[in-house]
Amino acid sequence: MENCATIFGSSYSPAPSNLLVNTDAQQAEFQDEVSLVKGPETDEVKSGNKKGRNRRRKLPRYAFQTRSKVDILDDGYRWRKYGQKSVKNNKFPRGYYRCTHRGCNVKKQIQRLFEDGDIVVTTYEGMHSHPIEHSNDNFENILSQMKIYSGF
DNA sequence: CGACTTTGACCAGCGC
DNA sequence: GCGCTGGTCAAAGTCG
Repeated sequence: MENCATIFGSSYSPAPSNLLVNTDAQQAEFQDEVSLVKGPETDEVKSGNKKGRNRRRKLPRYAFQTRSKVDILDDGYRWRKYGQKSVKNNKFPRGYYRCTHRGCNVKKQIQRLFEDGDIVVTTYEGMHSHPIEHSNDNFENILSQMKIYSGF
């Protein structure tokens, strides 16, 4: 196990013992306004009837920093990639993933820090409302703690 | 054959 | 008003 993560989120309290020991990358550039609007599916807001692309979501987002060589962190859920973009501040492309579970609209973004290619920033959006498919000790633990933090 | 990835295009929000 | 940027869709391709 060589994954060390740091949680950034809405109400970030001191971390418990068995979780998150990251010392290398303490400065994340995540100043995201975490709006705690608890909406299970706030995606029915289609202002433009083109293709339903504009889903104004107000879901809370939680950013992890993970020290890992690989981008794809198997946290026990099944993710399907639905997009990839190059962002301006970062020379690495950012990947967009979505949970493939039926009715689960949880999304996540995978992005590397442009300073440290080893550091992967994982931004979760929304909360899973279903059990984990593959039991993975480490990340299951992290996600559990994440739910505690966010109050869900 | 089904599930997933890739990739370009499209769209809305925001700043200038 | 215009252009840039981020986020999403969908068709085609790939893999197990």
